[in-house]
Amino acid sequence: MWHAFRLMHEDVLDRVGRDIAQATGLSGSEFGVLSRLAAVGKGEMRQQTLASMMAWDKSRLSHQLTRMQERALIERRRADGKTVFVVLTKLGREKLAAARPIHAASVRRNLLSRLTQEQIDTIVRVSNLLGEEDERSSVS
Amino acid sequence: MWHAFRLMHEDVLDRVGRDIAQATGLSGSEFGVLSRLAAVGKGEMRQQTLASMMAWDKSRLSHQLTRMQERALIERRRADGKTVFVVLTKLGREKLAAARPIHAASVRRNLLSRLTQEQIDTIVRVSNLLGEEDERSSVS
DNA sequence: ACCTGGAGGTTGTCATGTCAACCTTGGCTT
DNA sequence: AAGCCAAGGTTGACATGACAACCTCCAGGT
Repeated sequence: MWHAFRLMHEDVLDRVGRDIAQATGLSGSEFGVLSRLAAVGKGEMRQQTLASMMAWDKSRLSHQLTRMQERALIERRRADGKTVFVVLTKLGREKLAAARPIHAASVRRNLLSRLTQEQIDTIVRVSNLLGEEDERSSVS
Repeated sequence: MWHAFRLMHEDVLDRVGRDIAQATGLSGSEFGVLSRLAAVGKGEMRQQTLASMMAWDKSRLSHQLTRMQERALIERRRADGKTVFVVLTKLGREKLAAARPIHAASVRRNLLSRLTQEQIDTIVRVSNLLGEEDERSSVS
């Protein structure tokens, strides 16, 4: 069961990622970042907020943002010497807009269309369930 | 929904991976390789077979095996100049044996115990479903 | 005012993954 | 027998992710 679970996950992610990349030149991670930025009104957000939304550590986010900055998808604006705001650029918005329908189609094709509504509901419920709990107990 | 789906999978994979790594020094990938090798009687298998089981490309597998070979978890035996067999070493078996209970416990803790039996069944069914189909049509 | 701690970010390094180019060799054609 | 080709693997370069060390600067106590 574990193997199957792992495989299907990687598979789906991979396919959707490829579709987006091929069609718009965005990687899956980039899409994730952009789409969360766009989700808040002004398209701007503290780095740390973003990090916790994506459950990434700050280092990973920092590297990722550096790359995205080079590609002009986002900008960084220093607020008070400590806090940094990430801002969606024009290009970022455009790319995202272009990617969204592709993404939606790909998800539908690779995931949703193969499942019953009931199965989808279950997955959503399960995802939320597992996502909520944050505390970790180690194996001990 | 997509974000939640993605998050939950990464999360679970991550946690299980960490548990194994911490307890036995094996990475998730290594565990995967070893466990599939062990699944067949003699603990030996053509590289390509292994690759397709894991849905990895040959390059990735090759690199991975090189690393595992260095750590003495597996050996490679050249059969006919082209074909290569991967063989579980003693150490590999031991590590795997040590890891299995940890793995099982971790999966239970991080996944199974938080779900109802019904949800688990659904996931299994879904995983098999998505895993089976191999052909890809691209976005076009 | 000082000084100290920890929050917020960045950077370097190493492990892992992807991609494309490249060997080798068994099997098929002719 | 000679050639060719595709299957099976390897390799090197580059992208991505994890981890730990480090820098900066606000906040709060004294």
